[in-house]
Amino acid sequence: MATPKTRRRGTELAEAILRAAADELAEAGYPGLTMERVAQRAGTNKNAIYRRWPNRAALGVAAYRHLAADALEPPDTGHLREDALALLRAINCGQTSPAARVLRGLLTGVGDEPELREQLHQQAAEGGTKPWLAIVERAVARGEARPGARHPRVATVALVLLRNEFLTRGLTTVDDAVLVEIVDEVYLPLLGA
Amino acid sequence: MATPKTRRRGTELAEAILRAAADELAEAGYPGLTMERVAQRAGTNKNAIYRRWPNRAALGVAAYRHLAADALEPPDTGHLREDALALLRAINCGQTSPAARVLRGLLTGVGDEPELREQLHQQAAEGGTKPWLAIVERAVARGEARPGARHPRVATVALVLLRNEFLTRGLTTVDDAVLVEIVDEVYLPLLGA
DNA sequence: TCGTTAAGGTACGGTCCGTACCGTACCGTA
DNA sequence: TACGGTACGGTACGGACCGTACCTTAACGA
Repeated sequence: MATPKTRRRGTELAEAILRAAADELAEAGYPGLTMERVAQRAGTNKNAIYRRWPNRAALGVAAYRHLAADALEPPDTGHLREDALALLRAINCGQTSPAARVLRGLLTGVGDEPELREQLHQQAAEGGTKPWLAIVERAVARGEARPGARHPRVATVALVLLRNEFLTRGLTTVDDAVLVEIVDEVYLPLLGA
Repeated sequence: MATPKTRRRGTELAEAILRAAADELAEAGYPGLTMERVAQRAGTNKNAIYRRWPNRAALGVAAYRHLAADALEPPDTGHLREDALALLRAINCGQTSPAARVLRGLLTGVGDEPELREQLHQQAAEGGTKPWLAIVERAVARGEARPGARHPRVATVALVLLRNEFLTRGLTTVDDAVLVEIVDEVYLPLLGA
């Protein structure tokens, strides 16, 4: 990838840059995302990057979109407790794990640019809430959860607690006992109330 | 403060540096915390800083301790709902507000140094959980909350939800309706279950 | 009084962001 | 096939900042 035979242009080059940036994000996090390294990895130079994104933060957000593109498939075990645990474990152990560190870095890196921040927030919210709403919907249908549990802020409480664990402790993986505690002490009592 | 008459030494100088760093943190956040600016503001130079703290992150954490030193006084209105709302509003509007942005910046800035991270986590946890445990304790005594609500992870759910709002949206102030929603949709149902 | 300690001053290497400039390959069009 | 515009590659640079080195100078203690 370092020295392509033919000179790439337009979309092809843009996607090569994004892929390189996403890889760098996954490896070194946002603080380690260097324009020169991305350019080198993509087999191009900084010019090609700055013609497409105004600064490092914008590139980071765009690359994060590539990194966290795969939405979680909501599990369906027939029990709310198992569904919730499965979702948490997927977020915890799965490939989404490095995304937490990246997200943490980006949240500070974007500074006070509202556009980028909005993109990030949508990315983090949209990709996160949907599967939770799905499992809660089924739980309500089974009579396992009260109808009010379909409120997004209620349905995603477990996700927020786990994310808080990521953000404040700075770990890339949380102990499984914490996940169980979140579900048994908070999530199930809240939804069943 | 820029050019003191007599040359300060030891503790006096150290505290001047910490105060300057805390001020810079409050004004420009962690990304804007520059060693040269801190030195200039404290009326000294970078040498005096690097003799006391090994790097910028360590100085940032130490200064944050100065910034967020004042713990919240738990309110006592006689009703759990009002107590919780008062706490949230104090965190939201009060002087603790810039601390959220600073904390967000520090959480990335400390990188992978476990010592600093532990200090930060203690600072954020200790200062935050105590008042919540206090108001929940009284609510349980009044029969407003179930005994299991005294679990720290349960008692601080509202705080975590608000912090999540700070961290992901990047705002320094959250709309009051969000606070009410957190309390009415999540916190009260959870504690009363 | 004098030596030790810690302060101030300054300069430097290194890294990285963002910009500028210029030569050059690709592409559509005639 | 010739041509001209557009976009890419290479490189160099200014500026900001971190962290370090070295020297001078003031404060303190014996």
